[in-house]
Amino acid sequence: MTSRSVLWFRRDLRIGDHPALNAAIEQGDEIVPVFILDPKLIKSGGSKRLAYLGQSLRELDNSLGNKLQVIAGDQIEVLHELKKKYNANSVHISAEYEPYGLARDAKVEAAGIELTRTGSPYAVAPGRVRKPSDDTPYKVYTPFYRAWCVHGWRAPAPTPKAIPVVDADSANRNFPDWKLPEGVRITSAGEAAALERFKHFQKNGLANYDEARNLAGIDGTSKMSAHLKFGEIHPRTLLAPLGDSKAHDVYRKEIAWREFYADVLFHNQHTETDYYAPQFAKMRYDKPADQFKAWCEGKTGYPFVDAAMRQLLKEGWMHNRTRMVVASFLVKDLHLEWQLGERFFREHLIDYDVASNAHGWQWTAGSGTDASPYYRVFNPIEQGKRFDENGDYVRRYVPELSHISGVAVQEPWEHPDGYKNNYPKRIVDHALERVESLARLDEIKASKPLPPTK
DNA sequence: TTTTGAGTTGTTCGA
DNA sequence: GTCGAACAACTCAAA
Repeated sequence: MTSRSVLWFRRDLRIGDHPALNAAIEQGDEIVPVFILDPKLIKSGGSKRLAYLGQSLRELDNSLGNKLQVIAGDQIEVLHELKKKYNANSVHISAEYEPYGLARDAKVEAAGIELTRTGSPYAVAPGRVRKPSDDTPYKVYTPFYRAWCVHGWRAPAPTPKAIPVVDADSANRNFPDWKLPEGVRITSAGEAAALERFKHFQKNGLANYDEARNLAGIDGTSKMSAHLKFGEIHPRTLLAPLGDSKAHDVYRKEIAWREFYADVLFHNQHTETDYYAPQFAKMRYDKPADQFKAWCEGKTGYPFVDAAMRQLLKEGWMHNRTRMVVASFLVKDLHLEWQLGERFFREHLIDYDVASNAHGWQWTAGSGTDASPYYRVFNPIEQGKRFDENGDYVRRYVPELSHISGVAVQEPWEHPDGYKNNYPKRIVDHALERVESLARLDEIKASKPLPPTK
């Protein structure tokens, strides 16, 4: 009798370097590959991200000889039915560690479906890297990075020579038809696109990555974030070709940030929505109103901020440098809570990752893992002059300013024709709001609880 | 236990 | 316009 194993795809939509797929092939004569359209995932996914996922599923389906089963419904029911229908004796997965994935997999197991975990979306699984002195997790990035490097990771897993896949009923091939909103253009999804882009980056971007990655107007980043989010490529594959040069080390460090934030969230599950540093919950914040709306629409009157927000709306992606700038603006110029921005990013980013998004926001808000002794307040004008020094980024996304050449585009208020196309006036005065933000920080410092007495 | 060194991404001021 | 120092002095990691 043919033995079969189910491979439940989630955030691992690839066939290369896929230990769980290899384990499923090893255990069964045939595999039953399935992606379950979880109503909660669909509800929380923004339209750009869902459109990307739809394409990614079709690419994966191609790699599996058009036999991927795509089924809408409750995971427990779907898996029970598949196991019964195909007489499958195992369900294979890549492990997950964030709040939703952990709870979902626990629920499935509690319902009597045993899950075989092989591999994870990380080079080093969350929880593995700990301080040797007391076995507790790291709270500062750099020591984590050193220990993470010492821990090390496996070489990429071999791509299977052949994947024996069971035939799927057409009734179980419900590929959704998620449409992109009008005027939005997103990058290509899928494993082949991921590998191709990484090859392009290795050839054209990696050697200058340490400098180029910060410049918003050029294609200086690897653009692997969406591919990593859906597991179209594994971080091991990105780490494998890296050497010891400065640029290579900086790229390795970016991959390690993703792993650090996954580790921090794994150990502090509540920080998806709550303050990592609890005293920041006591800070005075303003209520979202017109200024928040202006931020969302890219109409703050600060060109570098507005360009970034419009890039997000148009492409479902934002340059890393400007993610920090717009986050700092929301929290420190508009005095709004980071969760508002976090939710907006969640809605619009294709590459949305719960750990990186929540902790990226908390880092900028000051409530996260930033180890700096200062309270950083980004100056949106200076950041624009430094990281978009010829103004290309601003002009690309803010057509009202396209008539201003060079770096002058960062300060339309200094230009005689700065507002001729109705570019909005600045909604706040950065210098004043910086002082206000520091004053609010002082308030929570003063209210810090006294250390316990003996 | 105590001490020492160090920390992604910054800004502003004044020479 | 450029560059180095000051900012304000915290918290974590490791010796």
